[in-house]
Amino acid sequence: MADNVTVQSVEKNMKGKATSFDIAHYAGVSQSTVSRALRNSPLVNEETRRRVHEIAKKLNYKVDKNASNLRTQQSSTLALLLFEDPTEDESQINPFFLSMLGSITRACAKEGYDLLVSFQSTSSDWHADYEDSHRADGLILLGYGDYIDYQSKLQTLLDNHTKFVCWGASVDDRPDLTVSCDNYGGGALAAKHLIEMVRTDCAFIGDASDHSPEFFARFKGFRDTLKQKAIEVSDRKIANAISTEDSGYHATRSLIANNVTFNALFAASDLIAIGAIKALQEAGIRVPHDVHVVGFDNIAAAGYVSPSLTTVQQNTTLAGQMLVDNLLRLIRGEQVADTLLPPKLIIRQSSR
Amino acid sequence: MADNVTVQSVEKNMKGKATSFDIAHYAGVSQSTVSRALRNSPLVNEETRRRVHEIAKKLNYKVDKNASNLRTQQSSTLALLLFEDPTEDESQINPFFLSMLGSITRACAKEGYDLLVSFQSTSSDWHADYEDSHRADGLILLGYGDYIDYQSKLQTLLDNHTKFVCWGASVDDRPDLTVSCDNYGGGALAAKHLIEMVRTDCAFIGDASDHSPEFFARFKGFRDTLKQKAIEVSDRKIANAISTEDSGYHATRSLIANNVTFNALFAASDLIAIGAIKALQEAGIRVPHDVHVVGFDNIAAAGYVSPSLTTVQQNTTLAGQMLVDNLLRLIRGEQVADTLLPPKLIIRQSSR
DNA sequence: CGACATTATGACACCGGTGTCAGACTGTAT
DNA sequence: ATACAGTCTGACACCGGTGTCATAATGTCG
Repeated sequence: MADNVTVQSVEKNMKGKATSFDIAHYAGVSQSTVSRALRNSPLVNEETRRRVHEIAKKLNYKVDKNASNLRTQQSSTLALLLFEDPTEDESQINPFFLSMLGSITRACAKEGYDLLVSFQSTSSDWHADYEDSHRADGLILLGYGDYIDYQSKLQTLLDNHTKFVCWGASVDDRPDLTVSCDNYGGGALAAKHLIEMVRTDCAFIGDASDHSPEFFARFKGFRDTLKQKAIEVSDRKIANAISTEDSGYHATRSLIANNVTFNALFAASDLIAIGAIKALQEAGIRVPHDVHVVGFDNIAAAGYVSPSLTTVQQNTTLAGQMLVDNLLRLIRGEQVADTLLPPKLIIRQSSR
Repeated sequence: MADNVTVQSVEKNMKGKATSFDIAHYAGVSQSTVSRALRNSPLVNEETRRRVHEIAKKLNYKVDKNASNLRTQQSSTLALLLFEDPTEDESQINPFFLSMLGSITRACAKEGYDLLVSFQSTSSDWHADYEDSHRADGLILLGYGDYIDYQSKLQTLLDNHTKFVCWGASVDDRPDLTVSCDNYGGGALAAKHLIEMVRTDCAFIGDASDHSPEFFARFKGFRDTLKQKAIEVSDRKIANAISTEDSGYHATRSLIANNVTFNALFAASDLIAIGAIKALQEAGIRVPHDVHVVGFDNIAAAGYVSPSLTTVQQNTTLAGQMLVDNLLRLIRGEQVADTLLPPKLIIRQSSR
């Protein structure tokens, strides 16, 4: 027995990590049995299993994920791909996405999955990379839609039968699975609130084209709700901005410079709103006295700015959970539908 | 030729992903050659390589990371383990760590490494899990030191020859590799600033015990610098807090309730400072008029609170880069030393 | 005692690459 | 023609697990 040479791993070489063969050797059973015992297969004898577990612990044994994944053809790993507005400052990440990242990480952990995080510039050929290479069982795509040339890549993913879910607006002609906040409803909440506050001479800063589906949906919900009260949002009072403080600041300044007047402002994101407030205050326009401001996202900073920012909250905890849940369902081949999460209005000082 | 059965993969089954055998089949070469060609080995003929690459692209081939990693015994992946103050609200993550997470992610991408992100409760037996299982080549440990029972686990990592770097205070009797902000120097910066502002009746909120090495170092730098001017920080003016807004709020309230007076306050973190400002303002104490406040970290919110918060900035971009760089050096077996990053004082309204 | 089910185990192929080694082929010097 | 170096390629073992199949050992029943 003792002169039996183990096949894959020599007896007591502590240089490398312990393998299941080492355990097999010490336990006096075959490697197959070790593998089964460690996964608590009912096929192995109670006593054998106990012994194997004990030795495994003693040797500090950990299953080699690469070997295991290779054999089983799955990885217990999800990949989170973050797409950022390319104009965003490199060192700063949109706090809303960071918040999502946090909740997704937690949701993954809860489900026993690892999470690979990766930033993607929208131009690179990220598509399919993670899943085809078996690094992840599925993908979570997170970003304010920079949808140029994005669609074709989603199509590639679909063609490759890659499992993935997207955060963001569900666009009709796209057959991907999405989880998103009810952006339209959120815009409506903002409008209703301003109507209640009798502030109906509204400006909008964001993106009122369908270039960015999410911002557009927020705008539509906002506009349509006002329209129900026969209030129009004049084109003059709409300024384009991407989701940065700077962009919101400059968009607002240009409105002011053009002598556009308004007594309420709806921003497509909190960062834009924060930039807008700064521009307003610099111009001597008081918030909320002269202009009520409502943002979107409820990032942490929204509660800290002065005046604190009324905003439409996206439930990131739930969102992260749903993204992960839906993706796992998709991976398991279960039926899944797009998910729409209800937004919630958080009223703070900027609108009262 | 055509009736030759390929060993691992059948000719045209599009159900699974393409393997190197598929490419070999189409290219009319052996699988070995394909493997070499794809990795641009100089051993393969120029023309052969070109053809292989072309077919690979056509088949949408991606190297199976599990197989590759298994063979080469490494993973091109780093793992980031986030340790949080256990009392922290589950849904919110300390913004400072989020910021670090962002910069680490970017640094990894730059070096061609994937990043696994994982939250750890300090009690679980995370140690060695990722690296022993070959999921990651190295670990980055990130957290305000919750150092109970932490040391023994670091020792386990060392015993297992796991490669890892820690963010945070380098403690003398710990042989691990750390990257940290010069917390002592940062505390000194805060003190010097307050001395300049002639606000030397200082309170400190944080942790003035060595339970949390980082907070303690900040406190020491602060205290020692004041002491050079023969100014003592009275024990009565020190309150304990962990790094949350709530904790800072309550610690400050208790100071006030005990009739402790001061005209300056140094908080061990921005979150604490923000909570402190809130408590001060509620008590009718004006910032900065009655009390100057200085925080630590320069989280995004620091610029948004009112008054905006003077703080000691930690350069998270550089920190992330250094953590990754040092870890990779460690993995490559190169010589690495602890790294201390210079802090920078950001003066804002809360102290002028 | 033979037929058969049940339980526990070992042998072995396999996942899809990588690295080593042997050898075929070409060209050039002897 | 022979020797030999240089270039390119294929065969094959290997990484460390997992799953299938065969089989030994034990129990049960007619």
